[in-house]
Amino acid sequence: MAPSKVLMVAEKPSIALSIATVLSRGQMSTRRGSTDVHEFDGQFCGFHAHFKVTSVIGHIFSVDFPSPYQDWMVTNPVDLFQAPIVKTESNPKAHIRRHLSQEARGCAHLVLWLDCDREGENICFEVIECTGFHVNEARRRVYRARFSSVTEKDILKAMDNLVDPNRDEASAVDARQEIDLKVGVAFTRFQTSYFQGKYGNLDSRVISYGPCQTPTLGFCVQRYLQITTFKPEKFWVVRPFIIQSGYELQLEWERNKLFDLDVAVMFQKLVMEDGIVEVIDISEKQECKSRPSGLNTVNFLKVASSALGFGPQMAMQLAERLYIQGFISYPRTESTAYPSSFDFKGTLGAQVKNPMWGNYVQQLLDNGYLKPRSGTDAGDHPPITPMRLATEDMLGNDAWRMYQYVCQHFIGTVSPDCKYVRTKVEFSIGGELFHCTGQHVTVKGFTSIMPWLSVNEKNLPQFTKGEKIEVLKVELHEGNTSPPDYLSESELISLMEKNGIGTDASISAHINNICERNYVQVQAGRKLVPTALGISLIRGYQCIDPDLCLPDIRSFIEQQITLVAKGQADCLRVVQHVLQQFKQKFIYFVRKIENMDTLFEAQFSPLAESGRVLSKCGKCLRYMKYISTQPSRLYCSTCEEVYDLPQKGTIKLYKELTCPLDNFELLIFSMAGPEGKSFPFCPYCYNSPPFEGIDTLFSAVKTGSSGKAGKGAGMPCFLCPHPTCRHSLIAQGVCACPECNGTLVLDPVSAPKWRLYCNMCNCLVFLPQGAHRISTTRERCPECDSTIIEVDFNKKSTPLKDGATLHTGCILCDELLHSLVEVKHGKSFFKRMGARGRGRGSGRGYKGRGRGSGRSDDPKMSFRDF
DNA sequence: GCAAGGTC
Repeated sequence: MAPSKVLMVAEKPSIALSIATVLSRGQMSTRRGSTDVHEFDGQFCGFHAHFKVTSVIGHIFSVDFPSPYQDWMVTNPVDLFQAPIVKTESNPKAHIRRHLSQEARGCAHLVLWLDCDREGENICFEVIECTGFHVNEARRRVYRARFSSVTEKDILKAMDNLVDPNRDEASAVDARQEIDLKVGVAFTRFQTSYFQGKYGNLDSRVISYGPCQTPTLGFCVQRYLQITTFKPEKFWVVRPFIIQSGYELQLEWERNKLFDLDVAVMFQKLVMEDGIVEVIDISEKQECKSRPSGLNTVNFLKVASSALGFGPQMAMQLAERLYIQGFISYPRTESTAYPSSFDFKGTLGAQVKNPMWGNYVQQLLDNGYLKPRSGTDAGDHPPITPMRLATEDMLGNDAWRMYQYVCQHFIGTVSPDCKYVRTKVEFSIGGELFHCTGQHVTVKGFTSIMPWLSVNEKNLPQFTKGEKIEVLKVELHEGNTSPPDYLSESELISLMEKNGIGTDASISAHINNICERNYVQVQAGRKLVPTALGISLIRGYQCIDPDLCLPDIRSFIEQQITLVAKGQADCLRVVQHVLQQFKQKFIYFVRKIENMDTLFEAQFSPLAESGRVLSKCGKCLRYMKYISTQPSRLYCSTCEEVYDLPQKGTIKLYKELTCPLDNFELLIFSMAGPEGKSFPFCPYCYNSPPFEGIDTLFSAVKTGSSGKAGKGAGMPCFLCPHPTCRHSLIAQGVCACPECNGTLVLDPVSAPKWRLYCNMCNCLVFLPQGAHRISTTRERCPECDSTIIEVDFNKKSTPLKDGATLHTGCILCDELLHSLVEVKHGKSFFKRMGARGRGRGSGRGYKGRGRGSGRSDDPKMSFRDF
């Protein structure tokens, strides 16, 4: 009998790999696909079976409105509360649905290895849908593996204890998705349309609302209001001084401070008149400062912001990179407790060669390290720990500092606690009580690896009980109470965690959101200062319906969907009930919007005076206004600059890309009429052509005689040269200039015509036209060492089909100009043709050169002859 | 153009 086939699906490729490695004891074969598939034979429920382990990449689907509801103009936001919703593939290009459906064919069993939280349970059902399995089918069964860590022990235990997936928990997530979508989009569309239609200088394209982002902003504004409404009060402190063993010592008052001057003066007089200090008690206490527990995401983000100066977004990006490169463990975790099976010895052992803390680690290994303090085990991933040794050279400064902290924190968790003795000496002067304290560290413990947490040594001179000392002087210190500082990012993260706003994976996104929308600005010390827009919004909610910006709004939704998760309420009814409440709030909000508008009126100027905000200025990074009255222009009110625009057409923002030369946001111009041509351009370059030869293009565009849109010619990624960047189809279209080693970037103003220019020496390079895709290869030209690019003329097939042709060559020197790649069996190989050397430096003539220098071998393949 | 949640 043929072995039955078992399909196993994990939440991400790395977990699929771990599961397959454990279950096959490393004896599996791997097939590349949308996500890799690991195959092996083994036993399943007592039978011989063939296993396939693959994964999704997070959620397969996300919810949205069907297309008729996508149009802001035709849909009334209030109707969104009853609108249908559709699930679409989150990342259609990854083809996860197709992948799962194909892999499930012929499988008799499906085992779900998604993360064991609500989101994971929800993804289980997304997987079930894609595979065509059914939960209660007897013939093809669905199993759920429950595991709290991806360790051999847990994986094997989960395999022996397979359960059913939990529909209720999954439904709770469906409920949350629908509520978040409808509430967020309805409020956002209404606010945006209302205020953008009224004011011209709102510094954000979208005036968004969301049950996480709005309370997050609320925290920042609340602190701002505390500061602005703060009334300082004067206070007074009696400060006696004595000299003991040659040291001058200031004594602390038991009453701390008084707010009444007369009373304070009375005490000062009393103390001065007595003039003798009596030591009434000396006590010593052993104090212990505990070593940290394991590092979870929230604490990691707090340290990154407060100690390393990295914002949450940046910190997560760095952590993500360290994780992918294998330097640290998975950075998104709630847990501060380690699994019992955690390999502390191995993890420490990996650090003994580190020049900074290697010796310390060796001592820990020799003398015995401690088990970390018990933290909380959220059952997701272990705390963030170093996985392998790194040096600064391997990582670069920023990532290195991050890595360094992760290492020091981990070593700290297995180090002894810090112990110190606290001495308190109490004094009496004329019956008034004072004291002073000293600290002496006996065991440094973990503070020697985390020196910033050290206990300050404070020595006290010797005193004996009953001793009498003369008072040197008595000061009356006058102080003012001071307002709190603006909310720091780190404090905000704590508040969000405490109030259940966002998750370890999404907290950074929410903070980033309110910064990007210009509701707050990050200032020195990573303090969050709300802008006029942010303040007006929150104050507006506060006077119309404070619930809208309180953190309870999130906990209310959470509490409602928890009823669904526990099976105590019907999903549909909960969603209806919650949406009904929000709809009432929405209707009331719309009716009372004038209350919020009063605040906007005081801050912003009417549309008529100022035009409409369109795109960001590259100089001041504030929004510029589009003046639609003829001739239409862009105006930056901060820089007081006007930029001309192409006329007689529509101008829109182009994919929120910025020009690499000057940081101005790119725009797209479309000529009037249904067949109107369009082209993207940079408003700054359009007014100040950055290089020779570009005028011709502009004059053609300006007179309307050209301006062809290159269909399929996507714009390059101007944001980064990273090969996996998905900002556009030809994200890789960046190579090095051999003249000056600068970066060659696809010319933003010539998207229809493929050209590269160097933003350092301004040289211009022409590319073959009619290409479907242009990308860089890893090959370097042996002549001039510039990057070899690859030009794909095959419009239809990605990946390339057999027989399709690619053209590769160095665009800068003639050496490999006519290299050819043929695609066979999905793999490409190079076939060099006609390599005739001209030597390095011979490529210098390309600047501004266009036609005429092509080769005769194959005109289509010449990069210059077009 | 919009939310929040996974993950890359």
